[in-house]
Amino acid sequence: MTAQRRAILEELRGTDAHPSATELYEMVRRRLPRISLGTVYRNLEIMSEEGLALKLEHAGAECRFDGNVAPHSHVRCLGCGRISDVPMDIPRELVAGAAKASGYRIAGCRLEFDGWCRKCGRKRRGRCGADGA
Amino acid sequence: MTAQRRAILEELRGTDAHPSATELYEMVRRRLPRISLGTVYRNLEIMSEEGLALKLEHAGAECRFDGNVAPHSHVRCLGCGRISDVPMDIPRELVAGAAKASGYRIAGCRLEFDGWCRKCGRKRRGRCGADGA
DNA sequence: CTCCTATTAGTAACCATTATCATTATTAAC
DNA sequence: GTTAATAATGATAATGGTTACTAATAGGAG
Ligand SMILES: [Mn+2]
Ligand SMILES: [Mn+2]
Ligand SMILES: [Zn+2]
Ligand SMILES: [Zn+2]
Repeated sequence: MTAQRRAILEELRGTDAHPSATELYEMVRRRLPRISLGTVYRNLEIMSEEGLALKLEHAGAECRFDGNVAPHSHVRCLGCGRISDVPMDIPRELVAGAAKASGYRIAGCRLEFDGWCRKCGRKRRGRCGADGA
Repeated sequence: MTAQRRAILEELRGTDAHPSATELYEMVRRRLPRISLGTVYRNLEIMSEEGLALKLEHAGAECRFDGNVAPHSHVRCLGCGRISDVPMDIPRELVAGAAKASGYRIAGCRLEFDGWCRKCGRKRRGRCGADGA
């Protein structure tokens, strides 16, 4: 394992912010100023194949990465873009229902939420007062 | 409503293949050979804002569009990339659970499945015989 | 018809991600 | 430790889906 890969993994494990490749690049650059963005992408790809990291291909946005490889879902804030964990199991019968309804053999599934984080929700209520303070 | 927009919407409503912008462009081009790809993108964007079409920003792939605006989920075949409908409701208590677990006010959610369509599943079983003929 | 505004076709720009490749680091063998 | 084989790196170019720009066109109100 190279110094670059180790640094990327350590930075990834040291945050719960689900950074993008570019953000991780900036983080690692503080330690290894000569690392290149391509190296970050390459190693994130390798580590997500090896199960050391999770590649979050959340719909309609750049990829983000997660050092927490336990299965869990995510919410994205519609205000600030932050992605937070949703520690929640997807009911088995939901997957079974999808298999039955579609005729596919289901191999995996993702549950993605959009919403408003506490900070953005507060700002929003303050601004329009429309949704039951 | 321009001829271009009408043609795009009609083509979209005439298929359940969830075409990409480029695929739709090829379809519409048979009727309006001088239409441009930019026009297709622009009108799909407008129509999805107006609720006439659905923009599917499926994780890690190009956008696809859906003329069926009723809420439903999708499966993507890991073999051929086809996207099929999964007529299924997302249980309310799942959303409530996510709100509680994350602290976000949930505004929407997507359930995406990956799997093997009947055709690709058959080919796959034929090739390796590993998963219960 | 004439003016006005919206829309179009064509093309350039954008930006996240991948590919390429000469150089450099790591590993294994001696 | 030296050497040879192999793998990874940094720098940069290429890719591909999407958006932005702009001059030309279409079409509706008066
Ligand atoms: Mn996470
Ligand atoms: Mn559909
Ligand atoms: Zn927020
Ligand atoms: Zn298939």
